[in-house]
Amino acid sequence: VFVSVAVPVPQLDLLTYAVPEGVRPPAIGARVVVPLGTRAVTGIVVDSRETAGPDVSPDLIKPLKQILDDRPFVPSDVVELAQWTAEYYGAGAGATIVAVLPPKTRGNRADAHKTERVVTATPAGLASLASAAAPGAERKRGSTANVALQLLSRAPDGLRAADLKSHGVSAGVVARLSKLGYVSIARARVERDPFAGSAATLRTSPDLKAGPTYREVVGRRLTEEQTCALSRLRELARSGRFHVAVLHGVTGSGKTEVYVRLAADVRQSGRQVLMLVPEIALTPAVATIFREAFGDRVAIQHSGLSDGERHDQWQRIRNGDVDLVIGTRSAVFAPCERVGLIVVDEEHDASYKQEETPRYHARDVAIVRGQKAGALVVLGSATPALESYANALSGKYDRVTMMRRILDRPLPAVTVVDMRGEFAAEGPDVILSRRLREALELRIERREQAIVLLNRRGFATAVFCRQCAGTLDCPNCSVSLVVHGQEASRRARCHYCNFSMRIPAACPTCAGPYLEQTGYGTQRVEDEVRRLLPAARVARLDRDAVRRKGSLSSLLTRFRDGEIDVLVGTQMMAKGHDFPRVTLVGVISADVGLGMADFRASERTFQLLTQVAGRAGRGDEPGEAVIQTLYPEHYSIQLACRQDYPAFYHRELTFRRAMRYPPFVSLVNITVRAKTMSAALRDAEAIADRLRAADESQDSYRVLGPAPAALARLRGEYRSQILVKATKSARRMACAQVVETVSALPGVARRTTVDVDPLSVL
DNA sequence: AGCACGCCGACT
DNA sequence: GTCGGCGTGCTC
Repeated sequence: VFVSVAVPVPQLDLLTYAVPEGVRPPAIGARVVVPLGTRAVTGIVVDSRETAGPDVSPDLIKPLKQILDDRPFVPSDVVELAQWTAEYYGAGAGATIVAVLPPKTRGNRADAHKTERVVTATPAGLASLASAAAPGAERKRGSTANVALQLLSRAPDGLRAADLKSHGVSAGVVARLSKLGYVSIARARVERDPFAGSAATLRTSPDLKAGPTYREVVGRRLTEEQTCALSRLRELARSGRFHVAVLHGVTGSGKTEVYVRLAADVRQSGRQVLMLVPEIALTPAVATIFREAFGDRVAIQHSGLSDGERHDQWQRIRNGDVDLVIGTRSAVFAPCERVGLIVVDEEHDASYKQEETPRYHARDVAIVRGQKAGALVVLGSATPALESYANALSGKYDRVTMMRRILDRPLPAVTVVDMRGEFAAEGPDVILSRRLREALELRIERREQAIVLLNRRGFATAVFCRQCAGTLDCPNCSVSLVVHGQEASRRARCHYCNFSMRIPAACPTCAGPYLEQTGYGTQRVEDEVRRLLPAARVARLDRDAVRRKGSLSSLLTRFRDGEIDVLVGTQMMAKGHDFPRVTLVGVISADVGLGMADFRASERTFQLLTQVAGRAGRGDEPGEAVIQTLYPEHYSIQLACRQDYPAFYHRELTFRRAMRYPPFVSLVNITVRAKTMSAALRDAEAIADRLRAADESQDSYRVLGPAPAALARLRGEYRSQILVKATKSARRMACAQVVETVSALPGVARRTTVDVDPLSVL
């Protein structure tokens, strides 16, 4: 008997092993220890059959070393789901099984977004550095390893592996040093820098008193719309068959109340509930309500848990000790065996897409899981993703709408301020318009609260030289440095590799003395609000503030308790919070993001504006929003102001159809990294040529590029890009073709990432 | 991801 | 020659 085993090695696909004579074959989903090259690893059995199959030559096959479980460790339907994920996203079984297994079995590897490897020099390492500095040891001096030790000797708290990489120290070098005992590697919860609020990473416990309690929620009578929605969803859930429903409910319409009651109903019927949220720390109210409703029959997965705690939660779920799992995207693989309902809350949120291999979208995996389990999948949002809404309109999904707020509270009144007029009247340096200033003053006077959004971190966007017109750029990445920090300690920082430097007195290029800081971010706005409203208590909520203060939850609690009057921040503030005393939302530069060439720029802007405006007027007092922009006529701004989702949907769909973008085509984005741009382009060209040749007659997909990527250099590497556009029916074939083509080019494969259904093509 | 192999420049 | 660094290929 032969078994296919998924081993936790990213690059590897399924491997075939022989079950020794007289040994009972392991169950699908069981853990087995197998030989792999010179080492032994623990893998998961995915398939079992009598013959080895033609794809592997018999003399390669080795026997299993050990069978660890006599029943499935990973439930068989989760094994199946993992295989689907690997296939769909072209990720390889190895990379995918790593995402599915609990952290302990992944070999000390927690959710990679939340922790990072921190490298510290050991005494032995420092000693070797000293001896290397002595005469006669020249050889080592310029080596990468030596550079690494030099850097580490100046960083007693250690450096992140990613930081070392940006100085040209690869993971391999670090591994070697670690083996020599010169450095130690630890996993620490350190903020990873790239990709702004999308994957907001916070380590707060979700049990703060935010939002209404369970008693309040369940004690409240549902509105007519809620009752309607609930009964429709109940009906779908009770059918015991697979359904997807888009729950389109405006901000404040009470979607959570519907989820809780629906979940309770499903639990009653003996099936389990999977509740996916974008980020638990950002939606503490939802987590609290479910915990109160389900008591100890709920498992909460959040980034504040240690590996051990996560592992315990995983075991509890696997043992069937919980009825409801609430967690972020990886919870879609929770080892439940009788799922009856999967809720994807804020389904449009970008954090459902994993931005590293396997690059899956948890909403889409959830739908497949629901299909396999015969479960109801509810996609909830005030601003559904275009793809989801299209499926709802076509009848593929059910559509359930809630267009009114609870207690018939009005949606906020929205005003647009054209900043071109404002500049003409007030000068070019104005940040807060007269309209917004007045509105803020009024809130302070009335002791109400306000939120001010600017989706851009830092103090100034760039350091600009008036003499040579150059900017201060990152030495490792093709971006300009962003100014951060308080006046005395202000530094220029790269948002991608974390490089930072003191701001020089003269231009490093032309030595000109006229360096100017241009553009502004949340830090500058915070200062400005303080200056204009001396009586107001002002705080800032963005990734930097949360990192420094160490805790998002305390900030949110203080705001909720009324200890803060004005909260300035990035899109972090826009996610599902319920702040009843907020009656004003101001948006500075609503067009941040519209300037990007990405095909989703309009959709993102519309979603962000609608969501943030929705933070206002959730209590007894009505809310208002003031949106400042340079493009007041842009449709995503106009329609967000009118909170007219259907109109936006139709408008945007027209654009997507004309430009051949999703949901009309499927995209596959291929990025190739290399030491020089010409090498990156050359390798990408090889891939593109093969792809084009493979398609010659059918015309079922188009290959665009290669071209230098929008971020042409990142962490010292050059990047080129190919975009494949496939018709819906050719998607599968095109993906397979891409995977095959890339893996046929050995050296290149390692430096290539394939992103199926990318959220962004930049 | 690891780990072995093999090439290459710098040294006794 | 020998040593260590670093790029490349392979893992059933």
